[in-house]
Amino acid sequence: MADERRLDVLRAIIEDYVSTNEPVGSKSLVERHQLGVSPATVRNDMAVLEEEGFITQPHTSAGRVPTDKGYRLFVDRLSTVKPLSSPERRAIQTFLEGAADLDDVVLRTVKLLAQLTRQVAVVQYPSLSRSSVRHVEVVKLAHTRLLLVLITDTGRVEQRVVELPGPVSDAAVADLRATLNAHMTGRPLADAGALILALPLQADSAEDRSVMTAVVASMLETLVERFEDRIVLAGTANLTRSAYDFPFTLRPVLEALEEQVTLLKLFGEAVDPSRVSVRIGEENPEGLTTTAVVSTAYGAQSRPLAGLAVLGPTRMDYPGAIGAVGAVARYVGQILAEG
Amino acid sequence: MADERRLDVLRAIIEDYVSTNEPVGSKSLVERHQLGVSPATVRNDMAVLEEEGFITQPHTSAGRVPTDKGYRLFVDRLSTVKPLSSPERRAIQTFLEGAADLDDVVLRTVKLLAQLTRQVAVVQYPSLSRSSVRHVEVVKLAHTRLLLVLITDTGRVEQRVVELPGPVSDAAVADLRATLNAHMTGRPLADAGALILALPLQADSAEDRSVMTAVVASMLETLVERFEDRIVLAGTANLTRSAYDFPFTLRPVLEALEEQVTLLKLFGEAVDPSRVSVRIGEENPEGLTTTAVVSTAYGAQSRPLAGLAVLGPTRMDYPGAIGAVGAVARYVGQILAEG
DNA sequence: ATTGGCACTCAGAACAGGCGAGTGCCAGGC
DNA sequence: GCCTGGCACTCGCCTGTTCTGAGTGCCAAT
Repeated sequence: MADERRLDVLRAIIEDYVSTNEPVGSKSLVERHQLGVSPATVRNDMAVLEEEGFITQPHTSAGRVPTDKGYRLFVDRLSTVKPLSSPERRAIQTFLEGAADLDDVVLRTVKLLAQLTRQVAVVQYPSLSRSSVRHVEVVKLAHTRLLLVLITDTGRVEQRVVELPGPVSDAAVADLRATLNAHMTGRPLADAGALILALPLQADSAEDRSVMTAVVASMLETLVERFEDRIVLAGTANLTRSAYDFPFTLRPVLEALEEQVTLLKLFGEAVDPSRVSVRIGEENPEGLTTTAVVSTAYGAQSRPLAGLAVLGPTRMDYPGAIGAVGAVARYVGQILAEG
Repeated sequence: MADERRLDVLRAIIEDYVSTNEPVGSKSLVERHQLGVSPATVRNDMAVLEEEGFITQPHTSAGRVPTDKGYRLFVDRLSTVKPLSSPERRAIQTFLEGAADLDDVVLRTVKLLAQLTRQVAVVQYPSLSRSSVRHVEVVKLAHTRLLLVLITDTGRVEQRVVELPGPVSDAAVADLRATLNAHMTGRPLADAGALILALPLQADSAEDRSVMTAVVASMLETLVERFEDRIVLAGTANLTRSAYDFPFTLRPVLEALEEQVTLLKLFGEAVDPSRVSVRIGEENPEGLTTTAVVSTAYGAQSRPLAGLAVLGPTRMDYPGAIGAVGAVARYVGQILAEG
């Protein structure tokens, strides 16, 4: 009973603090919310909440501020996802449907997300290793130079020029193309390396064959690991909003955002499109410990394609961000499934 | 004579201000530089320089700060390019030579530039319209779907999937491929649109032909205008260094940096690899009026490929930045010419 | 368990004084 | 005619002081 109210108090504190960015005191809390009790009672509850580590005082005789632990509890148990308004939903849909190709879809998605949440948005390209092959093309550019083009079922097209150790015949190239398509179409890219090594290639000579297989295999591997990590950002200017306590907090964040490796970690565990994951403060990797990250995966539940996230200060509108991230992920998944 | 010294004073003021970020007064100026005159004399010179608009006082009884006009004069007439140290040169060379392909070259270049200058670096991909065709490949993915791959002499590979209004025969595709390569190899991309419309295409029917030509032409145009503007950024975290007068100046800059259109304007006039252009303060497009941009083109003088720039506060080490931009542009041009 | 009352704390605003870096001007010297 | 030392003046900023008010913890009463 009283326990119940204490949680109401925490929720109220978080809501107020998120919207005002100022420590919230017992009096103003009672004024702004219908708690049905006096400030003194709230003070008692606050003392307990502080005792338990959910809120803290910046200095004696100031209001209370939520801790990371407080936000955690709020997200896990006190908040309900805030669904988008129907104009918002319509705007998303028409905006995303106007996209011309995959690059455009990703670009629009990230901008949209940044605008909806007024935070930094991060979107990962559909992972190659989780896609399958739609078509492979091999083109001979010169005696010892091949171009390999790979088209995935998610619409991603990747290519790479390979320098061969020795010349290769037209026939061998044609054979390679035919064999690759015959055996790999529809297969997941993750298996590409293994698959390609087992291919029944014909060639004029053993040398030809071994050379080509090895080159192509290593090349595919490269493709996979290299393009696994394409990531697009938007809304970095939003960082300047919520951060008055400046350079110290902004600097490492900007640095982290330029570091692809760090960004990739954001998506580490978000592999289930039906769940939105929230990481708060210290739960994040180095450099992002003052921020909160709301992330999820997009794509079919059975086959998630990649991650998508929103990043902002821990003082963040979690219900709104979770709603936006979830909705956008759904729409993108849908669009990509159609294309 | 005295005129000469007045310019020395301006140079000294700029050097001091750039390194300390504090208004510089007559006394400390004389102490730090061998001007051979007394503070009083310097004060007189300062009064004249202020009269002429090259420096200004933040408030009465403070030191002087250079104006945009002052920096302009400094860059045009008072500074000599600061060449890179030979370890720096070696580092650049080995770093850039390690690049695997074009993407890697561009990525390394932009990071390098950001690190050398400790500012924000911006690098534009080799412009498609200024490149020529090395090879064209046409692949039939489905009855009404073609993949067109374009390889330029700068190593850029671009592709696009085209949805056709009607089915097309294998023979027509083969013909298209052959004809395209026969007529376009070696030609500049800028002419692609016109050229392609004049191609002697054979086709089973007039419909086939008109459909294919139109689609491919519009597609190529799209390629050109769409990929003209690929731009890569690095070093945004450096913005937090020089900016203590925060959100107001940082905000618009971050916004401008996300706006591709604005960024492209930076390279508008920089088409001569042998000259480094400097734009200061108000000379820049909207949103960047508090910054300075040092830019140049890279590629052969006869055939510039694209632009490359460094962006920072007007209070910037111009000689250093100009040196770095020039040197990096030279090395990149070289690397790309070889590859 | 809740509440009103009360004494206490402390950050931040408002004000005052002093310091010192910097200026402009002027009269004298090379 | 240009440079210089001297001098009076300005004014931002640092420091110390005071004051105010939002907020707290505790306690006795309901």
